[in-house]
Amino acid sequence: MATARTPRERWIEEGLRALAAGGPDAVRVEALAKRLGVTKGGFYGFFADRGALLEAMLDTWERESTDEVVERVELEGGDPKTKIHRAGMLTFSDDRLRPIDLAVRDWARRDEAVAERLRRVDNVRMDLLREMIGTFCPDPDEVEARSLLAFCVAIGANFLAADHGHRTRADVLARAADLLLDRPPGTS
Amino acid sequence: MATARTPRERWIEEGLRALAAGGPDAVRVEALAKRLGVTKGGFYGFFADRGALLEAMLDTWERESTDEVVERVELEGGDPKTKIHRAGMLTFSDDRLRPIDLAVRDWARRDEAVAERLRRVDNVRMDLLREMIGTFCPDPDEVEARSLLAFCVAIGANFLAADHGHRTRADVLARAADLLLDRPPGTS
DNA sequence: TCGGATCTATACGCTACCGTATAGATGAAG
DNA sequence: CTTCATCTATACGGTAGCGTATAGATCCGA
Repeated sequence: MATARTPRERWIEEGLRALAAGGPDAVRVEALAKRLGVTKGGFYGFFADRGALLEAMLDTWERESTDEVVERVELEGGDPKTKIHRAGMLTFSDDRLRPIDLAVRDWARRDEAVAERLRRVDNVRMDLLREMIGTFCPDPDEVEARSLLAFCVAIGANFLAADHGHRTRADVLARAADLLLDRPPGTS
Repeated sequence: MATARTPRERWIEEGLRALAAGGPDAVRVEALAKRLGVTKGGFYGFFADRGALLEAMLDTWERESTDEVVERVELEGGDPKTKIHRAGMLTFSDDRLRPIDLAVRDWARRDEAVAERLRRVDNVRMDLLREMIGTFCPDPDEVEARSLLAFCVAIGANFLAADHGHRTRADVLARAADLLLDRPPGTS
C-alpha cells in the first residue's frame, strides 16, 4: 500500500486554515490543492464533495475543542482561577484554535447544523466555568451570570476594536478577570 | 430628469441586507440585482465596481451606528443604566442593525480597513459606556474594566450558543447587567 | 410633443470554482 | 521485478460571478 502523500488529514488541516483565514466561503477545493502543492485530483478519493470536507473539519474542530481541552485542564490542576485562565488560553490564545473558533461562531449564525455543534462545545465549556466559579460564589444565579460574562468577554474581546487610552487591552482584561473571578465583597 | 427607479440607496440597502445574511462574500452584484427585480445594468452607473458598493455600505453603517445612536440616546435621557440599556438596544436588539454589526465585526478580523472603521465606531460607544458607568463607579480602572465587560457581553452573547438550564438567556443577561451596572458593594 | 438625461435589458469575454473521467506515476508487497 | 492499490495530473462540461458595451425604454422639462 502506497503511503498517502496528501492524506485526508492534510486536506482537513488546510481546510481549517482556510476557514480561519476567510470563513467557510474560503474553503475551496482547488485553492486548498494549490496550497498543498497538488491538484484536486486526489481530493474526491477522500471526500464525496466539498460539503463532506466541511463536515470532517467540524468533526475535527469539535473533538479538539472539547475532549482535548477538558483533558488538559483537568490533568494539570491548579486553583479555579488558574484553571479558567488555562481553559481560556487553550482556545482563545492559541494561534491555531482561536481564529477557527471565531470563524465557526460566525458560521453558526448562518447554518443551523453548525450552531448545533457549537452549542455542544459551548455547553461543555460553560460547565467548566460554572464548576470553577461555583467554588467561590454561593449564589447559583450569580454563578450563571459570572460564567456568561467570563465566556462573553473571552469571545467578545476578539470582536471588539475599541482602544483604552494609556491602558493595554491586557491590563483591562486582567482587571475584568479580577471582577469576575474574585470572591464578591458582600459574600463571606 | 427621470427619477431613479433603483437609486444608489436601494443598492446599498440591499447590500447591507446581504452582508447581514451571508457576510461580505454574499454581497454579489448580480444577486442584489435579482433581489431588486432588476438586472445589473444600472449598478455600474452608481458604483465603479463591487468594492465601491462595499465602501458605500460601510459609510452608511458607520454613520447610522454612531451619529444616530448617540443622538437618540442623548435626546431621550434617563438614568445611566437606562441609557446604556437603550444604547445597547439600538444596535444589539435592532433586527436590522444587529446582524450587520456582527457581520462587520467578523469582516474586520480579515480586512484592516474595515477594522479601522470598526475602531472608530467602537470608540464612540465605549466613551458612552465609560461616561455612564463613571457616574456610579469612582475607580477609573474599574470603569474601564466594567465598560469592556458590558461591551463584550453585548457582542459575545450573539456568538455564544450555550444553554442555561431552566434559566432564560434573558434572565442570565439581566443578572449580569446587575453585576456590571449597580454600584459595587465595597464602594460608598 | 419632443429632447435628452437616466435607467434598464441583453449579450459578451473573462475568471474561478465544482464535480467527473481517465490515464499515468508511485511505491509497498510479494 | 512484477503487481496492484493508491495517489496524481490533466482535461472536460457546467455554473456563477465580474465588468464592459450597447441599444432600447422611460420620464421630466421645455
